[in-house]
Amino acid sequence: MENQNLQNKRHTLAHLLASAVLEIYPDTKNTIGPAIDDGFYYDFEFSSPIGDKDLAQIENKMRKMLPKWLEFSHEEKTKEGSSEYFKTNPYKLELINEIAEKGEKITFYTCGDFTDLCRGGHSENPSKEINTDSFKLDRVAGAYWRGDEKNKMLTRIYGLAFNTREELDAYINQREEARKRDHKKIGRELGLFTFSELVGSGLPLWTPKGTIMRELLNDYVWELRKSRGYQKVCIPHITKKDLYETSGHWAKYADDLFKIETREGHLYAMKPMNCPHHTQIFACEPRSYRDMPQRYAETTMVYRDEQSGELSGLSRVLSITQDDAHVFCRENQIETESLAIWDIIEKFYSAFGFELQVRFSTHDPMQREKYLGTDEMWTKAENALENLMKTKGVTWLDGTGEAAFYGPKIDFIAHDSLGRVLQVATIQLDFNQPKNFGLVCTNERGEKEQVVMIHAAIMGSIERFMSTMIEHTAGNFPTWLAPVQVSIVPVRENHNDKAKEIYEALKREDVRVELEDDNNSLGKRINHAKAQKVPYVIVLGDKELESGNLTVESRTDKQEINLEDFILKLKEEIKNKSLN
RNA sequence: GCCGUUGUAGCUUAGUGGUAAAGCACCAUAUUGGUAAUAUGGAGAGCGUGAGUUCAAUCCUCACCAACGGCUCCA
Repeated sequence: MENQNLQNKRHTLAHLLASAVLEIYPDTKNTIGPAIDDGFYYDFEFSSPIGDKDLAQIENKMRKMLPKWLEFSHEEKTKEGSSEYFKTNPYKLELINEIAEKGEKITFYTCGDFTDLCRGGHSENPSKEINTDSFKLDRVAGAYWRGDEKNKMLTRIYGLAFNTREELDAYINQREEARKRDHKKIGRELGLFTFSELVGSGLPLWTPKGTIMRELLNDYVWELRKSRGYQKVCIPHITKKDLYETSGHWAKYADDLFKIETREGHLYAMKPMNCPHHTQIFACEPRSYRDMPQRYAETTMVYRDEQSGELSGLSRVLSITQDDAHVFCRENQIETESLAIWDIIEKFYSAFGFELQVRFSTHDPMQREKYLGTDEMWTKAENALENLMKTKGVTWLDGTGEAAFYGPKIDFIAHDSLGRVLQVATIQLDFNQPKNFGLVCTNERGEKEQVVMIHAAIMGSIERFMSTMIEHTAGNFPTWLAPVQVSIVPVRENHNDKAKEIYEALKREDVRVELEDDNNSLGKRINHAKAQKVPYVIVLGDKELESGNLTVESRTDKQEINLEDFILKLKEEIKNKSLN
């Protein structure tokens, strides 16, 4: 109930915001304004644009008005009465009509001098309950009326609101802290990837260090897949448009494809996904039920012409490296194969201490035209996935309308440092593409039997996985993944030879090691290694030469250990993919 | 794509209508240092790009590009 109380305050503040805005800008049309997780917002149509610098004035107005907000009164109105009240506000009129059509009550709430069409849920006495310094207008953003991009774009004002000033400050601080973990910042500091304005936005370029990590991650996924009977395949990055006409992608995503016209005038496209290509490998020879399932894996880049405003660091790019796999199987193999994929996902993410949420992404029956195939297919596929989740005993988030156009999905959700939702791993069940491509196997009775496709990605995309993993670890990668695993810092120049010896010894063991033997001071070189988040720093001086042991500093402790033991320990840690 | 904010050396930032300042990083010299950064010196940007206004623009105007926060989208 405490929480409800806070939600009421936030909702009340949305009203207060609208009231202040209307007072300062009388020709503004106010629309809707709910409470949200960290505060509230309200959407307006302004007669002339406003920006962040106008927020202070509005906020001051709100503070000035608040003491006069003693209590809310409410009143039920007729459709005619309420329409009359909002006759110059088309947004409110639209809402009123809808409420009336549904036969629900139309209620108006008033506090201070401000009356709004509203369902209720406010503070009893705003002036007493809300501290003037427990809220803050945060930023101006655009938002389409009713979330539909065909509608007019309104101006949304976001506010932060908590019970106390302290909680508000704590939240703002925490947000600042989260920004320090931003993968774009850490990626630059650790030298993992870069962007070039000449190459273009959404097209990350991977440095040697970043590339090491990409390959290690991919090797790990492959290791898990290989033991479960997957085979690698390889396809070109372009195709004739015919492939996508057959798969159904052309009809749905033609605008989002990078297209290429040949000198002879034929139309090709960069591949935006791999499934259609993979179907053609499956289809290249007749398949017996004895050969099923066929499991194809390929890590490869796909290219999507996303809208520029959607791009964001590594989490949303134009060139996406998918760790893709397609299992072609019979219906009675769906469960076993899907559970095997789920297994891989659990194993893989446990190497990072990740907790993923499960989302059941189903089709939206209200928008049937967005999806291929028959209702029977969808019911069958969705039931199969639901049973899978029940078998696993997980709770899932509702993802109605989040299905792919060819089938439902189980999506695995991570969050970025600011709490934004990112889909990473996915298991998708597809009856439609096998049908469109006529994919069959010959069954026990000699009949052609349509096969099923399971689409599976473990990281989803290496770019997106890296973004969330970097933010999760703040760049403190586990030893097996760290681009530099050990840094050796000789104390003085006359320790360089011995340092070099150890460096070579570690190199021979395939340890990724660096020697910090430049002309900088000892403190500076150690600092440099630590700033690069190297898991182990070896400091080598007279003390170590005498004792024959190494001083090894990890991120959390310091120990004396001899070289052989250290190598054993490292290898063990790398082999087990230990978290540290 | 739409709304808002931002764009000064590799990075982080200062600054002004009269052609730019600092720290870190880099290079050189000295220093051989036992753990949050040795000292001195040097080089490095014409201020995102283009056009316009002006005697004069990095600072004003417009367009474009890019980044960030939202909205929409995400096979």
